[in-house]
Amino acid sequence: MAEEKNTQERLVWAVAVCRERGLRRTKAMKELLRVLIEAKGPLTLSDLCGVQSLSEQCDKATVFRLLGRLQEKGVIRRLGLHERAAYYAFAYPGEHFDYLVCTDCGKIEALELDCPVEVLEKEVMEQTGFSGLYHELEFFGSCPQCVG
Amino acid sequence: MAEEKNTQERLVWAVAVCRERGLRRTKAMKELLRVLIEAKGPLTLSDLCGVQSLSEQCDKATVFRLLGRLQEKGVIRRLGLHERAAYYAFAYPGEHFDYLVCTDCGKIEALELDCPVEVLEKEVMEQTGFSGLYHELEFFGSCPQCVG
DNA sequence: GTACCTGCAAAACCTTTGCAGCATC
DNA sequence: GATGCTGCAAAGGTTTTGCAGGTAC
Repeated sequence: MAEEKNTQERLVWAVAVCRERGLRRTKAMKELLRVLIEAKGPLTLSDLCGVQSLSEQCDKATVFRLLGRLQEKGVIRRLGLHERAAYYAFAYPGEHFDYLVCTDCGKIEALELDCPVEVLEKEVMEQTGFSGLYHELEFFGSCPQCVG
Repeated sequence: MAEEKNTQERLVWAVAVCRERGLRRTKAMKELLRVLIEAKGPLTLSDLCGVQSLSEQCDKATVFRLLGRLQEKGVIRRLGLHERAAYYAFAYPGEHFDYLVCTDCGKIEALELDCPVEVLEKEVMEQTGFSGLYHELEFFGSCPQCVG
């Protein structure tokens, strides 16, 4: 229940942000956001198109273009994660995840660490003159199942 | 001079490791390692194939397969860096770089930070049961030139 | 001599775009 | 009604693989 409400809150927030920033409120957009919000971890374009509720709603090209727009408006984040394909994850204000990836089976876990990198961010900005900094941190290794 | 010697030392180390771990000492391998060692930052497969000394030496498919083997033997590292193509960088023991990427012009800088993440690594291993952990940390933002 | 490595070429994948029609505002 | 969004289909890039021949050991 609390879960359910949480999803709803996030969805409302995300749609509102998108509207404010000029996007139209389409069914495909809402469904894509819902899937990303409920996902356990980051998903690829292929993953997303494999979700029936979404593929019934719209085409792959549309999902692709939506991902670009949603990222631009700041409600989702694009991740590298060492794989060939790009991953996308919902980005709620004040939440930041780092990721733990198994290099053998490809499993991805989100870690909500008390991340010491945030302090570094300011330092790097000052030293390099870069602005609007954010970071991506991933740990790679072998998960217990793969080590056997 | 010191630079030169440094390159040489690294090359010798890398070739030795590769030999020990079962790879053959080919010209292509040595040239690829030399290019990666002398590179200022991480390079893509395309970048590498654009280097004349290397493209004269071997085919793109060979570079691709070499990159896989070198990574497997632990002398180079594969990076995501948010781009479509994978990046590769030389990995000398005890050295670790984090990266600063301009999201506007794509410029990549290596940062040799006193990285607080190394401490976290052990913690994550203990909590998750993952083994052989390493990490990748990237900062993204706009460089001074792009902000104008 | 054997096992591994290479070149060439083609296949496989993921991403990106053009254009005509449709939905949202 | 105007503008932005969608579907379909095709193009663009990067990565990956098969196979016959060459090379390191």
